[in-house]
Amino acid sequence: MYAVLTATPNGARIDVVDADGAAVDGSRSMRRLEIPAAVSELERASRPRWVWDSTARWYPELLRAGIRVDRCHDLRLCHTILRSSELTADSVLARAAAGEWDVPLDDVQPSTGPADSATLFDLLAVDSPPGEDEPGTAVADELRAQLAAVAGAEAPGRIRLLLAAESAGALSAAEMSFDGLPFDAAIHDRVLTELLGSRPRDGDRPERLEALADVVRRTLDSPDLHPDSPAELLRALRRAGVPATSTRQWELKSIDHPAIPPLLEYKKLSRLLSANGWTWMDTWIREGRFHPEYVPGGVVTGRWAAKGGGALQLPGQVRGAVVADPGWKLVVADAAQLEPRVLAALSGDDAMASAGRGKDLYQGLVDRGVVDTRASAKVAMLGAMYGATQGQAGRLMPRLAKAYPQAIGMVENAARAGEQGKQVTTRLGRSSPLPGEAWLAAQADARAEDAGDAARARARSAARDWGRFTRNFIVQGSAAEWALCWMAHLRSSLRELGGGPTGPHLVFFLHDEVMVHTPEATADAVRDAVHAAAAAAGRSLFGTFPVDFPVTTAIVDSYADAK
DNA sequence: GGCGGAGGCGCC
DNA sequence: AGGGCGCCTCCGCC
Repeated sequence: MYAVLTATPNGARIDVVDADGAAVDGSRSMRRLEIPAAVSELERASRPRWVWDSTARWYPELLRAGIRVDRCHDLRLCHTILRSSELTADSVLARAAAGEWDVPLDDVQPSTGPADSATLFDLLAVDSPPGEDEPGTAVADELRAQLAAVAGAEAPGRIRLLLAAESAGALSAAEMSFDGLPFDAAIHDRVLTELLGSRPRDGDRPERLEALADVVRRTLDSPDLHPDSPAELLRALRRAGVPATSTRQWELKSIDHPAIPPLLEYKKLSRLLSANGWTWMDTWIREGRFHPEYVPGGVVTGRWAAKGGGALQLPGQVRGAVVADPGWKLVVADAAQLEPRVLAALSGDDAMASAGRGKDLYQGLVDRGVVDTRASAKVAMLGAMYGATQGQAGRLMPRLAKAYPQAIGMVENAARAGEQGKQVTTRLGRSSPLPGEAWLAAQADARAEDAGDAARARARSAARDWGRFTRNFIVQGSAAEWALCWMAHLRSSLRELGGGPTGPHLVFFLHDEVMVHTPEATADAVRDAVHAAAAAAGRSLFGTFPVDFPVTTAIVDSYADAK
């Protein structure tokens, strides 16, 4: 049963509809202040699947009112999937001209947290057009169009699962933004002070950083050097006889010169200061919680993005400040070698799947004599999925292709499709975008009769670039689907364990890693749920295909202790 | 002054 | 030596 929630000029309207999108019984309208109570009541009574234009627009306000829902259908996120999926390419929805549902929801984006004065419902009330349409029509129409697109798909079960997983992810994202990641500012301040020196007045360099800058200036004999300027720094290095062509870490690392060690140290600490220093802490940490905004579907492959505070790039140096509340624990879980396992299952490669069964997949490649060391196995596998052509990874490709022709053949096919400008599709039905105008123009130029060598080279290079993208897309995108299913299964187990702000709840998600903040008493149960959810995700995507998705779990007080 | 690309680097 | 991101500073441009 669906409960369709639509904004109206004075509040909202809820229409209850059946699985085909047909109205079941009378709808109800309410003023905006009455919305949370109405949602709560219907949720308790019948656990409907909430249908709304966007989880990011509706759910934060409900969370602030203390309401959590079980299931939803996020029309905007699902629309994006259905518009470009090869599985629904023939649907009315996919063939229609671009409309309001194709616009990303960037405006009227409420920030999380209790401090906001203007509520979402105020904004919605102002935004809602007086409308010649019946309230609710546009949202209900879109739902019907989406259900029709799914029903007419080649593999409706897959795309239906994808839409459910994407929508469940949107609920988790809003909940995690609202609940926040437990973060101890005092610990972070200690770490910063230890590494950088005590906190300076605004704009000044902390003393340790300034001291390092001085060492660099002295060693390079450039007393006025501003080390944050790449151009200035490169000139100074070359003047001192350092044969660098850029100021990148990986290039400088291999150069033997007394200025290099302090310079690398300076760059590392300078990065910490600018990305996760005191300013970052003041901006993003509130009452012991880090509240980033997760963006489900923010990456074309289906991975999440995040904005605000760089949540998905939290560096190792900072993770020690992520600590459980007293009497609580963090359950940190990581899916081991997720992408190669997904590739093995995607391609039905029994040999590769069996290499990872019951143990580390990379070690499995060594044990089977495919490569010599675990490090080589990892480089080779990543190279296969990213499209490496050179270096160690490139050299290992033939051995990998010989041992695992199905898996490697699958990524090769995806690359060929991309090079020809075709779409590729993940396990559950998310399809890659088509290349843009510039790409098509470059290919057309190269086919012209008077095409020069340069034009042909440009086109070939662009084609290969796009092929590497589509090659990676099927793996990264299918892995993202696995992770969404993992999180969705886990979320529902946590709800059964009393999940929510006072019980175990998700606080972090990073592509193949989740973190749950839980009262100590339920920590073991949470760990079991994490493992069970991983197994369930594997079955959801790949049925009975015999591939393992092992997860490593750690029950810790600090994120830094998880690895 | 604001804007946006480039250089650089953090995460997977 | 190869995919996906976000975000910081610098720097050239309007």
